[in-house]
Formats: sequence, C-alpha cells, structure tokens
Amino acid sequence: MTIKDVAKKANVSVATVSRVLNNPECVKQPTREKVLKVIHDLNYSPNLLGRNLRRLETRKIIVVMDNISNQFYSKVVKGIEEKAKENNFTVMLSTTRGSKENFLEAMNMLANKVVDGALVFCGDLDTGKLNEMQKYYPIVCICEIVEGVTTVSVDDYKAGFDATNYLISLGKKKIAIACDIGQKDKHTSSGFRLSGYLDALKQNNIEYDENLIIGQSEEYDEIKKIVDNLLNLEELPDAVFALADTVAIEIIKELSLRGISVPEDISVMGFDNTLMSEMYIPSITTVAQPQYDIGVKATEILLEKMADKEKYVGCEKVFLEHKIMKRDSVK
Amino acid sequence: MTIKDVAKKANVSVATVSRVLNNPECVKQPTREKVLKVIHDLNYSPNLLGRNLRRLETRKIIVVMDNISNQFYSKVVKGIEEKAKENNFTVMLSTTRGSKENFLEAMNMLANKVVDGALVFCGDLDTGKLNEMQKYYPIVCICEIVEGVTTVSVDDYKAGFDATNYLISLGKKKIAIACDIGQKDKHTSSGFRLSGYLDALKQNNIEYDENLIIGQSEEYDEIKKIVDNLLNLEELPDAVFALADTVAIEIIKELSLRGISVPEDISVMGFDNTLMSEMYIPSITTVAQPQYDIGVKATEILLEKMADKEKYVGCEKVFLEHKIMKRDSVK
DNA sequence: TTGTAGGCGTTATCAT
DNA sequence: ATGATAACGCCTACAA
Repeated sequence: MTIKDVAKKANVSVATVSRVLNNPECVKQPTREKVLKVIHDLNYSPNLLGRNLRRLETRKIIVVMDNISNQFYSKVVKGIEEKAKENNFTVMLSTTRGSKENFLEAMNMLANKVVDGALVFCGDLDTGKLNEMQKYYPIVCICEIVEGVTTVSVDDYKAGFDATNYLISLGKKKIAIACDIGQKDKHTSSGFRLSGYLDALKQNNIEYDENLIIGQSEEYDEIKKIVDNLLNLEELPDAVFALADTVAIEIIKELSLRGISVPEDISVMGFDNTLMSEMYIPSITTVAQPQYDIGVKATEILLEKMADKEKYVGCEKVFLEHKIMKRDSVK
Repeated sequence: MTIKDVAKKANVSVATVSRVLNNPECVKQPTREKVLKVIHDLNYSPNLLGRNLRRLETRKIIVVMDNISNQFYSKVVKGIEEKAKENNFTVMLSTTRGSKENFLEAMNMLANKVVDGALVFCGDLDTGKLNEMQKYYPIVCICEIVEGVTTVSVDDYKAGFDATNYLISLGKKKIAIACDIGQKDKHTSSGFRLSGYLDALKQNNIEYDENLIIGQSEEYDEIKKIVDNLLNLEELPDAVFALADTVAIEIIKELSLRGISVPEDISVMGFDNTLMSEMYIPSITTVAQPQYDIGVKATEILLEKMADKEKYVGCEKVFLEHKIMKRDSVK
C-alpha cells in the first residue's frame, strides 16, 4: 500500500496525494475529498522511511538510560514527552543496562539518522565518545554531568552539602555516607555529592573519617556488605546519607533485619524523592529533584540545538533547584 | 557523509562500498581494506533510512506500555531485549500514559514502517484497533489478554484463585479485594483475578459480599478512599488482596497512618513480586509472575510472526506459571 | 490546480 | 571481483 496505489485508485498523480497529506490547502476541495476517501478505503499510511529519507529528518528523539526500573526517571521522561509532543517530536526510549556496547548502539542512531537528537541519562558509560559525538549531533545530558556536553541536573555538590548540613543541624556528628570511595573527586553525581558532604563536615569542624564512606551499590546483596561496614565501625554512626532512595530503603530493611530501628537507633537519608520514599515505613527523608522540570528543560535545549545546527558546540550546565523533604527516617 | 563520498574517496563504486559493509567476503582483500580505511577516516555510518527503505525492514520492534515507572515491566523488558538482541533486533520503548491517542500513535509505527513488530502491554486502550491491526502486522500482547490477539501472560484467573485459596488456607474468612466492581466479568487481568477470587470463595462456601470489593487505583489519594471503604465495613476484614504490590504497599501505609498494623490487625497480599515487595517492612506476601520468561516468550512468538507473514492470524494464549511468595504481610 | 520527474541513501541485479 | 543502474516510497521544484 503506497502513495502510488492511492494515486492510481484516485486517478490523480502521486504529487496530488502527497499534497493532500502535507499541504491540503493547495488542492481543490473535490480532489482532496476524493483522495481522502481512497486513503481511507485503502487504509493507507505513508511510509515514514520514504518521507524521512526525503526530508532528511525523523522528528524523533531518543532517550538513553540504563534501566527503566529507576523510578526516578519516570517523571523526567514525562517532562520530556510532553515538551517533545508540543513540538511534534516522538520520544523513543532505549536502555543500556550498564553496557557500553548497548550505549554506543543507542547513540549510533544519531549517526544512522534514525533519530534527530538524543537525551542521555548515562553519559558516564563513554564520556569520550559522547564528547566526540556532541560536536556533530544534538545531545543533552541529564542528571549526570559530562565535561564538554550540555547537561541539565540539580547541583549535586550543593545538594550533598545541604543534605549533610541538614543532618548536622539536627545534631548528628558521626555521619556515614553510602558512596564508593572511588568516586572521590570524580565528576559524577556521586562524586559531587560526596564533595558536598565532605565540605559540609569540614565547615562544621567535623573530623573526616574514611571509614564512614561505606560504599554504594544497586544490588541488595551488596547492600548487606555495606551494612556490615556500618556495623563494624567502633560505634554506630548517628546517620547514614544514601545517594538514592532505593539504597536508603535497602539499608533500612537490612538494618531492621538485624534488629536496628530507623530512626530510633540511626537516621537514614535518601536522595531522589521517589514515590516509595513517601510510602515506606518509616517514610524517607530525602532530597527532591525537580524531575519533571529537568525533563522539560533538557528537551527545550535539545530542541534549540536541533533547530540551530550552530549550537552543537555549546556545553552549558543548567542547574535546577533541589529541596530537602523532611520525613520520618531522620530525627 | 554518504556512501557516495566513501566511494569517491576510495576510488571504487558505491556497490563495492555496500559490499564491504554487507558481504565483505565478496570483495578482494586489498580493496576491502582500502574501503574500510576510508570509512574509518570519514567516520562514515550508513544511513538506516536508506537501507531500511531499500530492504523494507527495520529490524526494530516497539514495546508499548503505559508508564515506565511500573517496576514490574522492567524485568519483562529485559527478557524482551535479550531475546531481540540475539536475533539482531533493536528494541524501542514507547509510553502511552493511559492515552488512547498516544497508543494509536505508537501502534502507527507499524503502518509507517518504522518498526517491524510490536509488543504491547496495554492492549486494553483500544482493543478494536488492536484486533484490526493484528491481521496485518506482527503483534503480541503481554500480561493483558486481548480477544483475538496472541497474548503471553500468567493465568490471571488461576492466580486470583490460588491467592485467595492461600488466604483461606490460613483461616481468613472475610477477605476484601482491592478491585473495581466494574471489572467483574471483564476480560482484563483484574477481571480474571476477581473471578478467581470469587470462585475460590464459592468453593469454600464463603458468602459473597459486594462490599468487600473495595476499589482499585494507582493514585495514593484514591487509595485513601479505598481504605475508607475498608474501615467503614461493620467489621474489619481478615485480609485484603491487592492486585498490585504498589497498591498493597499504599494500603499498608495508609492503614499504618491510621494506627492499624499489618499483619497483626489485618493481612495484606500483593501481586507482581516487585523488588519493593521484598524490601518493604513488613515484606509483602505476593504472587510472582515469571517476568523475564514472559518477555522472552512473547518475543519468541513475535519473531516467528515477523519471519512468517502467514502467522498473523493466530491468537494463541500462552500462560506461564505464577507462584505465591510467602512473606510477612500475611500471617 | 495538477502532473512530471529527480533525488534522498541504500542495496541488489545484471553486466563486465 | 567490480561497476552501472534500477528500484525502495516519498516530497517538491518546475512545468503545464
């Protein structure tokens, strides 16, 4: 079923059919109606491969993330989708599951002209390639800063700083952080949050103790080890700052299995303000990110880049405001 | 940067370049190397629009779901992705957010030749259209049965039946179900589970009480009303069967805010076996679905359909086994 | 207002 | 082993 079939059946040229589809006002009423009827009768839909090839654009953007199960992403994606739709772009999602190969495959859609632009959540998988690609294609990173690439996120340094200060303001002195020591001085969201944490301690004259950096993971089995680290300390800390709500929840669960209550015995703070942080018992004190707005802002910038090919080189960092959500897991 | 540029720079015809890409064994070693070098130097990637248009296939499948935040989907998608990759297909995700318009737009990718096949989680959005489309395009539904369309899921009737029987076996007599009364006799997963629940009651000579069907929702605000319904009953039931873990969790949370403990005062059972059902306090007794296997199986069938155009008409129902996960929210 | 024809980038057939 | 060329389906000057 192609435009030719429609043209033949309607006794017009393919050009007229095309016009009915793209410039209906340029074709006389009766012709238009005749063509539309045939289109309907034949149940014709234009082949976008042909159209896109001809127009050299797809009006699609790809969103690349490691895993859809990350609750946090959902609202960001909602912002992306709405902004994109407003501008007649379709959003496709692609997951990497942490694999560099999958990441490159997804990014290759840009070179392959399958999409016009990319929004990437996981730029850390291959920062070199990303840096190279952003010279030629419209790309915006989200949440995870990549040097040389435009990024929209919260100010993770400040968020880490504020969160730690909040704990200190409640009288906590011995504050553990669920972060990998290897992230120190790295330009990742975890690295920045860790810096914020360290500076907050320093500013409050709290001595730095490397043992309080107890490690990070997405896997529950690893969380068990992290809780081991926590319990092996000479003295149980006053609080743990986890860099994700899921991690905070897994830590609280594991502590509870070992007979330690939150917040009675120890406070636990999360990050992201996912739905579960509200639903958990105890509800989780956490750092909220303006997820929807992040998605919208990132898409706006991407749309600009796609419209104006000169803008590829820009690498602005856009920070949106975070906010501490005071709940029950910290007292 | 097109195949022509490569051909020119390498002093060969476009045909040779194409062969280097698709049938490298058909081109002499030195020529091949020369071409590969140019491809590398120019950083050339084939334009898939051209290729796909020529081949009339995209080797892409689309997965249509209402929302990525549904934890349950993640593992299903993992199964889909792995099976697809095995067969050189790329998976793209698309969300509908419950909108029929978005759904139709996503499904239109089939007609538009942007994808070769579709896996749909939310066939209920427009069963008529789906029924029509599956005559012409390879489509497999997942988890949600649509009459006339091939579906892979658990046997929701049996799952509802088994879950209810499990509660009865523990001595529960007054069992509420968090389901919309409107789902009764509907061919949806909720409808089937409700039928299973009703039949289990009947088989155990437990009287049917419409007031125990207390409503269903994804929104926490609605859950509050559902808990109102629960507490307005003459006598607090022994148990609540929620048709999703998230709902079970929200009910437990809301009950706890009103001073009612689970499982001490009332048992709550979930459905899906998401990570949170394990992490919650109390951990949630739930019905596990073989998510990964569902994804793999659905993709296998879709691949068959895509390979053999005669198979479109089939509308088999493939049921995979569910399993009750006994945890702490039911005693 | 409508039709003709060229070309978007690729692959595949048919020559050579 | 390689090259010339005709499609794939569509859009858009340009011509009529």
